[in-house]
Amino acid sequence: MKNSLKVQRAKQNITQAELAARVGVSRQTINSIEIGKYVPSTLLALKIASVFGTSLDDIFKLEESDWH
Amino acid sequence: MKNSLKVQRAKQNITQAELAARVGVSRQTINSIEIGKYVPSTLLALKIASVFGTSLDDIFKLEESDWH
DNA sequence: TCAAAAAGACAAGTTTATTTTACATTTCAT
DNA sequence: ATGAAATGTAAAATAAACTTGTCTTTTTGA
Repeated sequence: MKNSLKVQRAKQNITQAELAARVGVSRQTINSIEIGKYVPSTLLALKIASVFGTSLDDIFKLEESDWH
Repeated sequence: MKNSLKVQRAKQNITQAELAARVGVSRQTINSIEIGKYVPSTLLALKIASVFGTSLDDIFKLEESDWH
């Protein structure tokens, strides 16, 4: 599973802390997701997509290995 | 958070068991998601969307209350 | 240029929610 | 009416999300 959080943030000039505040989680949670430490819950992922004004599918993408 | 799993299944004439098998979880997991007992992980949600050939956003939708 | 502020990374622990296992009920064709 | 297929429920186990705390790196503005 890969995500384009960092790119999206860059596009919109939003810091990790700011994004975290807007979706109601800790700053470190956003950071951990960004570096691929874990995948956010569907709820959080949808909120993030909503903040960016895009779709979840646009930010989070399955990889071949996710099916193994 | 609401989802249209049941409708999607009906459209494609797929049973809970069949969908479960295709995404690699138990039948009850699909059932529980369908009746809104809980929201699947992003990974599973993406797999389900993939099986239905649609987007996650099309199946799972945030509700106003999810932001509280 | 340098100190303070902001952002990024990491580890450990807690909590929460997902998922499974096992059992019960319903639906439906015959 | 009956057996098989499909669906529903609940408790318990497990896994993963998320937080807190700390440290490092980068940015910035005076």
